[in-house]
Amino acid sequence: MNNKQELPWDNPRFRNWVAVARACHVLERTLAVKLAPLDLKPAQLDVLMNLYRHPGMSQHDLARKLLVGRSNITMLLPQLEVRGLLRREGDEKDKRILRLTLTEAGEALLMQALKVHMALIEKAMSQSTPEQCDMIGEQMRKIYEVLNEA
Amino acid sequence: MNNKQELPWDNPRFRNWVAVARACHVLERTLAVKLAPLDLKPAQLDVLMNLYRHPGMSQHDLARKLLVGRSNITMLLPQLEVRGLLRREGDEKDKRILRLTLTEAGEALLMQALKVHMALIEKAMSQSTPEQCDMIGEQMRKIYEVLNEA
DNA sequence: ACATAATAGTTCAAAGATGAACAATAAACA
DNA sequence: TGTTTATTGTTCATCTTTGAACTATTATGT
Repeated sequence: MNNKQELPWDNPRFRNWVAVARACHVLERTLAVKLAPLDLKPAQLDVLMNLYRHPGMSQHDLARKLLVGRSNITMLLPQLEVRGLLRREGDEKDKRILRLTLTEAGEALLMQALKVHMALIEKAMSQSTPEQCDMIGEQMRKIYEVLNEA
Repeated sequence: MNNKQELPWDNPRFRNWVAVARACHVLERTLAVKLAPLDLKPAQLDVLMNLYRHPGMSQHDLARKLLVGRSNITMLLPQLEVRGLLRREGDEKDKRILRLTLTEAGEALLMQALKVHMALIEKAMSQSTPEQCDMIGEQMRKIYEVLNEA
């Protein structure tokens, strides 16, 4: 058995991806702290963001967008619904589906949270040139495509 | 109140960071699936990787490296220790500290897991040129620095 | 030396995430 | 039409993660 395989740490792709993962992790962690005053967690912000961009989406679609299970959504939504941040209304044609929309209050809170999120991302990405930034986004979108279909 | 603030989605930095987060998320998810046959989870692999690179590190240092709480480490290690993958030995000079090292079995399993991890990262990053890849790593390391000290 | 601070690790209860099994509804097809 | 298959959302048991309180040990300051 050949134990002397090339060590991943000698591989630039490996080292660089580790850096990506670490940056992601620390940004997520920081975001959680900065969102605390709004009594909002990153996962909840993700929900609000998606509902803002795709009003009327179903829980199933939301789960797919967020890369989590449907049951996770079921557990997540009531907290936000009770706070009056979103509505769940049954679809007229397909009675299985619940359509989700933000309320006024939900949009207002989202706008506040987005300021926080935006400031954090600005701080993180401001060190890259616009060209570098776009290139990073482009590569990451490719990665998402490749991994999500295979 | 000015509700017409610039929307984050119009901001390249925001859109591109969202892509980073999504790529991270999907790779982590895929890794979990591919590691399942080894009965290893991503968090556990992170532990093994860090112990391999920093033998004799303390639980506190490990927690800091992994960006998790100390209690998380306390809950995580026994599973691996019982499986004979690592050792915990009290430090001679400072009796508060437990020094962590991989066993032979731990290293062996790590090597297997690294093949899986490496293959996945190759698949993801192979779409970038070496220059792009290095640039991404460089930027991400900067982000980590900026967010971890502030 | 002595009291006070800080540090390493553990415990525990609460919150979060996951996946399998389930009920209700809709779609496919004979 | 009637039967089978798929889909949507929920429930529930389980596992993971988290942070605060706690013990034991070391460092600091007077």
